[in-house]
Order: sequence, then structure tokens, then C-alpha cells
Amino acid sequence: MAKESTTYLGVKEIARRANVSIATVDRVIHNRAGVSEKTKKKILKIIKEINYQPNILASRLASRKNIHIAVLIPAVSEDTLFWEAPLVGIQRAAEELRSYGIQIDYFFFELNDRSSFSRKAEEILQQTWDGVLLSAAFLAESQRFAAECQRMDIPFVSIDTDIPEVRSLSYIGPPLVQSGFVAGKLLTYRAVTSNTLLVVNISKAIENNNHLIIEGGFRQYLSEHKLTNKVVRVDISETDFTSISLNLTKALKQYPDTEAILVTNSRVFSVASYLEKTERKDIRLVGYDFLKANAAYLKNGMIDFLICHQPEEQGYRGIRTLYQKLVLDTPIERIQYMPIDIITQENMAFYQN
Amino acid sequence: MAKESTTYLGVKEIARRANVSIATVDRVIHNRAGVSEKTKKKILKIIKEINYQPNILASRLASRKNIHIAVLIPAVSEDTLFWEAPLVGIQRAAEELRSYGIQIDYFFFELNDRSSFSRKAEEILQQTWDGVLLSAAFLAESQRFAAECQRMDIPFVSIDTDIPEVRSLSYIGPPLVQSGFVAGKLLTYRAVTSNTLLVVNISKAIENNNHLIIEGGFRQYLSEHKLTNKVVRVDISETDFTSISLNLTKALKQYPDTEAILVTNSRVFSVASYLEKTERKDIRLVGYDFLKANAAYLKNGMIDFLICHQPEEQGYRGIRTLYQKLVLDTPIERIQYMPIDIITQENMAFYQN
DNA sequence: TATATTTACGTGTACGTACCCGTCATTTAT
DNA sequence: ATAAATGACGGGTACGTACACGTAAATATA
Repeated sequence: MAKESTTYLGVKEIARRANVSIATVDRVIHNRAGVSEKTKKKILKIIKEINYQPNILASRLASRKNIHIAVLIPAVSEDTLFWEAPLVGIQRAAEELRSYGIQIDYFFFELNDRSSFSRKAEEILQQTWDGVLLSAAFLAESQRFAAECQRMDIPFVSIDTDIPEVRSLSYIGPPLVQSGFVAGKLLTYRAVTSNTLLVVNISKAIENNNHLIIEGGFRQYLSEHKLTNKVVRVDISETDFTSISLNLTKALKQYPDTEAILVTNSRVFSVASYLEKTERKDIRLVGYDFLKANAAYLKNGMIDFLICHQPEEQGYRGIRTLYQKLVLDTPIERIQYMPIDIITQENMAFYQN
Repeated sequence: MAKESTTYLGVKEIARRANVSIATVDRVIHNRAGVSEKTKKKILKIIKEINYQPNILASRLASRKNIHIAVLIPAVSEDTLFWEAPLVGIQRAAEELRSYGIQIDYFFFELNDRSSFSRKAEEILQQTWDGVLLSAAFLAESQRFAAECQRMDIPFVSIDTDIPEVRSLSYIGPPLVQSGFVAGKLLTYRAVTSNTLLVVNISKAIENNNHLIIEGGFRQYLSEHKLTNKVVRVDISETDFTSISLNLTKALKQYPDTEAILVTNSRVFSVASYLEKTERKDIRLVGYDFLKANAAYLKNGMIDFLICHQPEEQGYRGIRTLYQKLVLDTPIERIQYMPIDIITQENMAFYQN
């Protein structure tokens, strides 16, 4: 039956039952002063009894103050396309929560410029915020910033990279070691020989340790499965094609029995491009992140698998997590690991970043 | 700067600018009668100008009428564990939207009893609803029910299985053909020999054609990749272990060169159990859905891959889609394909159903 | 004892929208 | 010409909660 089943019981009803005014009930609910211990007990008892759930709509509507959230993430550029997705997710959440009085201000730093992070972080600290969402791209700087947030009692959520030694409200990102396991599986599944495996890291500055942790997981997988492949790490500190070409040519010459390559971040398209140009279609290639460039090589078969951790969802959840804390005040999971998605030619059309 | 940046412009401001009362503006917004063509034009112009976005919180709060949604899905039983996940998703959405005055009533039918579907459907049609969410488990019955909904102008969303020839508000479910492709890839990736491949369907009644479409995709994958494996279909119409054991023993005897098995639904755990008991660890096994039973065999290695279409998310989105239609009145995608997730031993711990 | 302060509440308005009801000016029917 | 019907609009209240403000009694201070 779909009658007026849920006759909503609100503060008014609580007030009636407790023989007090709504204001007093309100004071108890918001833990404000001005209520005798006795009536407080009584009201709390009634709240429990009727399992009172505040009407968030009315609550947010009546509350005149907006909630201000600062977002500190890398600017999107040719070199940092990964960060397009989290931004989209953040904006989607912002749109959904606009009616709730949640306002978001963006602070974009340059991923290859350590000091730009500090500058933007400083800028944030100059103002007052209810919450912060950040990508901890630089270790020491992030720790300093996070500690400052903690000191000022501003809840902060970090996405993609966790901040060690500082207790954030929540970390939302990949379980990197396990992600390395998956890479291990994909590189070695039904591989007949025991040839060399290349682990390629392409990045200008050492932004964070993510690639090292992935490599660790990867090696651990091999050893746990008693796979005796030789694993060689290739570090390429420039992102232009010439540098990549040079380094790979050298590595492949040194290890002619290379069977598979793992690229520990989203720049796998560069390697794919190189392998395509040099016609090395025999080499299995696995990398990270569903960027357009990567998708193209996945489609034409140069990349075998992409691993992805739903970056858009990371941004979306980051904002929603802050909303849950600041508005609903529900308990928050300290660590929210994203799934480790495996993308192939066959399922790529339906992947939701 | 995070000042009072967004000074919200609402009906009041529109009324002021148009020199009319709020009521008149409201009449225009809700397309109600009683406004002269002239003032209507004027108001609509202003609405466009200031890009008026109604405050959903206030709107829902002021609206005294609740929104009633009927959910018609299979009851969860030993045999239909798959439907646990959508239900959880539906309940999560219901919880989130409770404040919005959205009420959900559940109608569970038995998946092995065609008539129970009809009965429950009839029960739904006896009442009035703002929207319906259903699983079209039985073809003809679903079509009839959907047509009736259409006639009564009740928007309905179907999850997991689409309803042919009737235009639902939205279908939320797997792209089955592509899912068959993925199965093809997983069964044949780096397979050295060209032995027999078994396609096993285990189901009591023929509930829907999903397994046939998957098989079609699977075969298409093989032919497109010029894989000449023999493909044999094994239909098992009883779900008890004895029947499964008997049928598989027979099939494996007839095709001793069986290299891999695809189970086209969630009952892959039965096959895993059989292979484990008969010590056929050499056979590659791929199946559907991240049930607990399946997860166990994925973990111990009897199942190589599980394919999954996020059933919980299907339920969640089903409700949210109806909410978007009924409350926000935003345009809805007619088909919302779910991603085709590949689950392995390595990433299973972080999968979100 | 008179006054100041504190405690413990209640009253009332506002948030932005929905919608009932009333009013006045026209138009139409008698 | 007058009554009735209609069209076009405004006033006002309600939704459930937040919070500023007011007030009476209790207590502390002089």
C-alpha cells in the first residue's frame, strides 16, 4: 500500500512530546548551550525513541551559511592529462551539491613546479575554509600543508596519493601495491617464456612515489608466483619523444629478449608510439590510465591492457566525502580504495573513467 | 575569494523584475493556467536572462506530495543471489532520497515462477505510481506490463534486461554482445592450442535471452579473430550439483580436448566446484558476477576471470534515474550501458559490486 | 534588600518554493 | 442594464529547520 505511510516525525513532534519549544530541541540537536541537563536527557531519549532523522533539505535551506571548499590539484596540460578526469568529477559533484550551499574554489598548481604547489597552498591558508580537497603531488610540501590544515581544524581529503604521517579525513585513491600485482598478472599471464620484463617510468620530476610502490607490487607478484623473469627498470626523466626513443632503443638493445613492458604511469602512449614506429608488435605492453592517447593505442592493439583507478570518481567522491562530513556529519572511512580496473580493446567502449 | 559570491536569484527576483507576484512566476514555471500570454513571455525572458535554476531543496520541501516508486525485481534466494546486489543499490538510493519525499515499495517475484511475476505486476497496476523500476525477467509478461505502464503514462526503468519493442524511460544494464567479446578475449588470450571451448548455460526456466546474446558475442569474437576453436554449447536445466556433474562429465568425455569453459551466468561456482572435485585444474574457467561463492573460487584459482556489470550500481542508478526524471526533469539517456568489469584474483579485494 | 547576572527556556522570522484562496477587472449572458 | 462567469493576478501560509532575540525565574553580588 502506498498511503501516507511515512508520517514524518520532526523537531516539532519531539518538542511536543518533551513539553518544550522547538528551539530547545534545536539546541540539544546542535549541542548548543542553554539547556538544563534534565531536559536535554529527556529530549535525547525521545530522539532515540522515534529514531529522528533530520530533514536535510530543510536544514540546508534554513542554514544561511554556505560551505566553502578549496580544491588544490594540478592544472591540466599536455603533460598532465590525467588530471582532467578528477576535475570533471569534482565539477559534477559541485553541480549536484550547489543547492546545498556548497561552494568550491579551485587552486591549480603546476605538476612540474614544486614551488607553485607551495604558493597555492599558502594562498589557501590565507583564507578560511570548511574543507579542503587536494592531490598530494609533492611529499614534503603536502605534509606541511596538511599539518597546517589539521592545526586549524579544517578537514581535508587527499585523492590519488596518500599523505604519510598526517591524518587526513580520508584518502581516496588506488591500492598501489595490489595494482602492481594486477600489472604482474597482466604481463605474465600465459606468457610462455621467461624473458626480460621492462618497468618504465617516465616523469620529469619525481612527483611522488606511486610508481615505486607499483613496481614493488609488481616484483612481489613475480616472486610470489616464482616467476624468474629478469626485471629491468628504465627511468626516463624527459617526456619528449626523442628522449623516450633514445632510452628505449638502448634498453631494447641491451635486453633483446624483452617480452613485455610495464609503464608505471599514464605516459604509456609514448612507448606505444615508439613500439609502433619501430614495429615491435611482439612486445606486450601494459600501462596506466584511460587517457584519449592511451585509448587510441589500446584500440589499435599496441597496448594490451590499461589499468585504471577511476580518476573521475576519485574527484567526485572527494567532494561528496567532504559533504558527508560537513553537512551530514556521517562517519567517514579513513581510506577509500578505488577498484583496480582492467581495460582491454573489448570493454573500453563502456569504461567509465 | 570566497565571499558572498553566489547571490542566488530566485522567483522573488524574477517577480520583482517582471513587476508581478511570486505566484504568477510560479504559474509560469509550472506551466499552469492563469497567466496572460504577454506576462508569460516577459517572465520566461527573465528566467532565461538570469539563467534561473530552481532551488531543489526548497522546491521539494514546499511540495507536499510524495513520489511513489514501485520496484519489481526477483526475490533473493539461494538460487538467485545475483539479485542481492541490485536490491542493496536500490536501498542505498532510497536512503539518500528519503528526504526528497521519495517512497519506494517493493514487489518481489520468484525467478522460477512466471506467474508470480504476472501477479506482482498486476498488483502494481492496481495502484497509482509516479514511476516503476523493474527487472524484465520474463519477456512476454514484461512487455505486457511495460505497455500498460506506457498507457498510464508511468515512466519505467528496466535494469539488467532490456524490454524489446516497448520504449522504457531508460535501460540500465550490460552491453551483452560486447560482454561476450570480453569473454572471448579472456578465454582465448594467449591460448596456445586450438582446442574445444565449452559454453555452459545453467538455468531452470529460460528466463531471458541474456545468455544467448552473450554466446553470440562470444562466437562473433572468435570468428572476427579467425579463431577456429570448436565451440560446444552445454545446456543444463537443473541447478543441483548432480545434474551439473552429470552433464559436465558427459561433455568432457565427449570433448576431451576441452581447454576452457565459459559459464554464461552467475552459476559458474557450480562448475568450479565440479572441476575442483574432479581435479581438472588445467581447464580455464570464466564466468559471470561477483557472488560470494564465485569469489571463493576466484580466490583459490579455480576460476580464472569473472565478468561483472556492477549490479548494485544498476539498482542505484535505476532509482536515481527515476528521481532525475520525476523531480529534476532532466533529459534521460534511453540506454545506460554499464561497464564490463574484469575481476581477477589480484583485483577482487577492491571490486565494488 | 535591591540589583546584576546567569540559566533556561519560548517567540518569531527566515530560507525559497508551492499552492490555496481571494479580489478585481473584464467579458459574456440574460 | 444587471448578473454571472471568466481571466489575470496578488496575498498569505506552509514545508522543517536554524537562529537571533526576548523574557522570566533563579542565583549571585553589593
